[in-house]
Amino acid sequence: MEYTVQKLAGMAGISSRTLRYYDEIGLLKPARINSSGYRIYGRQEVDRLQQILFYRELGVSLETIRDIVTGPSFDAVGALREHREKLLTKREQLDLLIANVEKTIAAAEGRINMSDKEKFEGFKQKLIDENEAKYGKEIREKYGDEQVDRSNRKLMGMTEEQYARLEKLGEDVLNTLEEAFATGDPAGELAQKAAGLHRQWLCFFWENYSSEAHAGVAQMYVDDERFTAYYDRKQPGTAAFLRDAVLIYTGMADNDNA
Amino acid sequence: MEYTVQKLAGMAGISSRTLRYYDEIGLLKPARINSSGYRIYGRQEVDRLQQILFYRELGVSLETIRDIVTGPSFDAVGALREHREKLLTKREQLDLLIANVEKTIAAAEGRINMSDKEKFEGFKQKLIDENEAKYGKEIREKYGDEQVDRSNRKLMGMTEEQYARLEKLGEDVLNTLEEAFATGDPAGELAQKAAGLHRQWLCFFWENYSSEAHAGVAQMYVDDERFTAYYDRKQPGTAAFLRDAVLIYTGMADNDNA
DNA sequence: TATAAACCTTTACGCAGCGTCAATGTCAAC
DNA sequence: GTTGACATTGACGCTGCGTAAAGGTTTATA
Repeated sequence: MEYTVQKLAGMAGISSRTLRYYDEIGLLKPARINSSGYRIYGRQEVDRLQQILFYRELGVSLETIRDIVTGPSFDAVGALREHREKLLTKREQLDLLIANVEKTIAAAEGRINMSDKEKFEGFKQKLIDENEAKYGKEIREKYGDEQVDRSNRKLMGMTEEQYARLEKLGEDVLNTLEEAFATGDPAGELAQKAAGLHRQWLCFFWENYSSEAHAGVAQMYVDDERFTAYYDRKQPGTAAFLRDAVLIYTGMADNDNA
Repeated sequence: MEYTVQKLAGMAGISSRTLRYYDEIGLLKPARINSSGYRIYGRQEVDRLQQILFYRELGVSLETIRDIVTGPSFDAVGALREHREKLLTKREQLDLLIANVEKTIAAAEGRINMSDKEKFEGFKQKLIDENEAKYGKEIREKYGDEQVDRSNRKLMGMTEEQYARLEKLGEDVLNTLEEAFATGDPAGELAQKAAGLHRQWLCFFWENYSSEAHAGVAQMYVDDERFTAYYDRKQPGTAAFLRDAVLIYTGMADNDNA
């Protein structure tokens, strides 16, 4: 009924180092220490180790386990419920990761020859990548993960031709915007044309367009300095100008046509 | 076009410490170091950081990322596929954890009075726990997760009376087996009785019995030293004897009745 | 121009949960 | 008495940085 470290470790399927560590952190102390300094464990310790290992199996941290097993009145179920929430969150994140990895693999697998096609895929991926790295969190917070993922999927599913059109459209938006900015009138013809092109550009990412969302994005271009920096590259104020144009375009400006 | 640590960090949404760390481990070295010893990053480094952060988002280890981004000919897709496998394994484990935690919570919630009932639930849980801790991986590999989970669920759903019967049956198996072992004849009446009892015992865990599975388990008792140790406690060779008896019982012995 | 504020640098400990030496002591067996 | 299997404490290592500490540089302001 008395066990040395190695015997107990063998029984429990753990290492003696683990037992010493548990002793060190005060999670499981031996019943006594014999004259030679050996750790001697008894029945109670075996039982307790069972408990510890059980919670450990559940992924509970050793500190929490200590709270559970040392305090008999400790709310073990509450701790477990909390732990469950953590695990669920973890799983969600993991699912996202897996989806992203698979998306990346799928994108990369689609290449046949390693030249243009690869570069093209690389570009698409890079675009997504950059978006994710730069704006990922904020956009996901604002528009939800599903939206963003759908958007990325749609992008990845594009053909080279579609992608070329997307790029051209992006340039058109910038060019038209530049011209329009010179006029100074967000309600003018050029500005509205820019807003329209911007709408088309967005539709490459969105599955269904809504003027509210469009206006929201335009506002974000002003609110988020990184977007602002992008649109203001050539002329400071361009982002705000685009927002104003879009607000009018979508009929959501509060000064005139409601 | 040139950035100090803090500027680059700000752009990328990471800390300057992270950049210094990446420099330290050779993952991302600055383009140059100015006369004051400041790290100066250029366009290439920005691009590379984008890549690095992209893979980091996917949960790839920094070491693997280094292999990917430093070696242009490195099999990034292969690495990703490997990574995906790891993630999937992780998710499986996580699912298991969650299931177990939920099971535990459910079991604990069912308790009204903290005495016998609790102890009883504890015993059941302990049984599952021990099984999982000792044989979990191997059994899950051999029989699949669903099987095991179903088995555990069935166990958790048992009433106290059923549980008592299960325990008694387990003892009966061991006792009968001991007597039978003394006869030395696995085809004998006692041995076949033990095999039958063992079948009944198994049916406490399985939803549908098959002789093939029964024979498989018996074989496992011999193959897996931990099971062997359990059955051979009193008499070495008992596990093998039980297997022979079961093979005959299930009609799967290759010497006589096919 | 002096000084403060805001940068930058290197060095190094800390985190979780042990694995893995290293150096040394103890016990049972031959 | 020696070997070998056990035990002990102590300390470093792993990942990916966070977080001081102790100091030098650049920039802004009084």
